[in-house]
Amino acid sequence: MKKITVIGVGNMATSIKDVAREANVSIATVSRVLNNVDVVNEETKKKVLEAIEKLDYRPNIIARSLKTQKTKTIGIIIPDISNPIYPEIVRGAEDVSNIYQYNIMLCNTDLDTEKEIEYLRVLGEKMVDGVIYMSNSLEKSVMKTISSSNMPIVLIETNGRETDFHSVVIDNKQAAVEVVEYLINKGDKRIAYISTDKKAINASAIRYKSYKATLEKNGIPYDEDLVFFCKYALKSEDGYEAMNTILSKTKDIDALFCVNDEIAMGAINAIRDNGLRVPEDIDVVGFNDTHGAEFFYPRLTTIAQPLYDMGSVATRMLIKKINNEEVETKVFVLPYELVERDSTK
Amino acid sequence: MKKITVIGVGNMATSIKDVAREANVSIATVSRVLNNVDVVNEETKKKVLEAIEKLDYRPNIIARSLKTQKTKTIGIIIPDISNPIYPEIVRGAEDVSNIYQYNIMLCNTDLDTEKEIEYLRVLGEKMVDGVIYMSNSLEKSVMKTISSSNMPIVLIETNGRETDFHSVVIDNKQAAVEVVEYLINKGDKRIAYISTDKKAINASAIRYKSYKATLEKNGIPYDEDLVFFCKYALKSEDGYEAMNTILSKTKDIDALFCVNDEIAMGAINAIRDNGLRVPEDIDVVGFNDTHGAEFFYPRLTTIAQPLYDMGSVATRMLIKKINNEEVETKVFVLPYELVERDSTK
DNA sequence: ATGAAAGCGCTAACAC
DNA sequence: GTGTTAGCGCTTTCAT
Repeated sequence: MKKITVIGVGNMATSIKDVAREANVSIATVSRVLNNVDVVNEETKKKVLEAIEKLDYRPNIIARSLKTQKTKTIGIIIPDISNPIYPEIVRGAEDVSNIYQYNIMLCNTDLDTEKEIEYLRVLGEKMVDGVIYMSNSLEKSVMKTISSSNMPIVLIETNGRETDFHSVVIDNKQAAVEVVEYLINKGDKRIAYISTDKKAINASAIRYKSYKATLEKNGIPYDEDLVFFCKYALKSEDGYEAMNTILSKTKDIDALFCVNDEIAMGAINAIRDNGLRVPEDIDVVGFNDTHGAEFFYPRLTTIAQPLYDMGSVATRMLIKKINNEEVETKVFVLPYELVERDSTK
Repeated sequence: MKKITVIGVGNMATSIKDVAREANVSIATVSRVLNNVDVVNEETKKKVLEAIEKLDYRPNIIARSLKTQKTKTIGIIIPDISNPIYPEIVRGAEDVSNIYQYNIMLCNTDLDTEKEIEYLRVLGEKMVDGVIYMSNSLEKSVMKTISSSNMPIVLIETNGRETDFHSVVIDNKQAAVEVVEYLINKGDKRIAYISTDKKAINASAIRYKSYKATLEKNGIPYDEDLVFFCKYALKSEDGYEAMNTILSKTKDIDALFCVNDEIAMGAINAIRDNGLRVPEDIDVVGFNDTHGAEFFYPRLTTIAQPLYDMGSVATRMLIKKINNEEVETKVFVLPYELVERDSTK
């Protein structure tokens, strides 16, 4: 006995069925013209297109996703969009996502590992096609979650013990060498350094090591009193306090290298409040060249990271991975640039 | 004749079927414990939970969405995340989304109406449960798309001719009054103004009108030479050029009110390059209190908008709408604050 | 070239 | 309290 399907007339959005009925074809045919697959008779195609137009039909991507196992969306996990280095990265990511018809799902973690894992899980449940991940360093538990999730992923400026993942970075080691030698060439010898948490295995740690090595390479003794590790190093206040601490130990300082621009700005304020001048007494170099850096007074000398490109390149890599294309380089190294402004003499 | 379903053993992620088999129950029962509906025998529940645990099962939200017509994601349409006022708003939106188990899909439009409409459509196809929309002003074509999409929506700082939509704003009119009278109280009479496109029906236009009215109310003649409308007014360069234009017409200026902080910073640089001082010669007030405003030299006097709150309040309203709860206020007005710093004397 | 029908993974109405 | 089953809107074999 044949089953009769009663076609509902609810107030739902128009579906492929409606189009099929309107065009007097089967839903399969509608699907074919929708996806431009197989050969469809020109006449039929025209009918379908007209029906689509008439009904203002738009396919339901959720339904499609369930079938195809692809959602055309990628997740992007970052510490905090209101930290000025991320918006540019995200914008780069969104722009190329857009080119390939992807949308992005934004996730702020505040560097909380639990949140990172939870987001990874949710993104998996929502079947994103891939994820871009940024954090301080890649925790073991996070790595495990990523691996078992089977999602394509690419890391941005996020280092872990192992490097099983594709990633995009800048050469932090060389950047630090360049800054320190730039300072040394100015005649600076007592070069202070303000960094983030010492234990993390991240860009900041790499710079610190490089700072130390470059000092030694140039015959300048490393002085612990000149170095301070902030717990977070996100806000200028952290830099302010850090520099005050350093200055309370010694005022014999020629230069200061900071892990980021916010820290540099705070530190410069501390230097001023201690009656010293930038750059006359102390040269200061930041990192990132975030917004603000060129508006600060004095305008900040800093390392400019290609933030937008980091986002766009990472996304291109990710989309290749999603499409099972070969991604040549495991670690994509982008160029940085030392931007000289007024905080160094 | 009974149809025998052969259970596949592909490498797909584990599904509700796998759990059902493992726990020796029907998929309906698994669904019940998953969603905590109906009454399930404690024993059975335990079995199911164990199976879920054992298989590390996570429900496929896409499948669920297809059935429930809810995706637990909301779209957020903004001009450009790399413009410093948006990250905070987005963060506010994400934080409350998160509380209610929503994720956000971020869309940058660069104020391009076509892009806005396209995003609205895609968000519809992807069945987001609602959208937060920010733009310069609400175009008719956009309004139409929103209306016909049937998606719950709330606007942030986006005014249109009609106000059919829920929105959150600050009292731009009163803010402009406050700034202008603050300046007048300092003895300033020749008060310049740099704004965005004159034709748009937006916050900026409201401030401009209010600026003009307040001047007149206080018996100060409005002088066209003191006003400049930027095409975009996004970057400090725009402010730099705008101020140069004004200064080329007259140098008899006591104060300057700018549509945003970036413009103010650029304008201040132009003032300096014209041999004048801020605030000694010209008082300058910005708008938004974006990052950088307090780092600029001189530190900027400006109107602080509660950006984070705008995002979070809008999202709360949106989620209420999604849940068909009554949303008392159509237009939610948030408080602003005049922050006095060093760019005014 | 086109249609019928299975099925993606889930929820919910209905039956027992 | 639990199972069976229809169906969400689409893609995709398999027939014809």
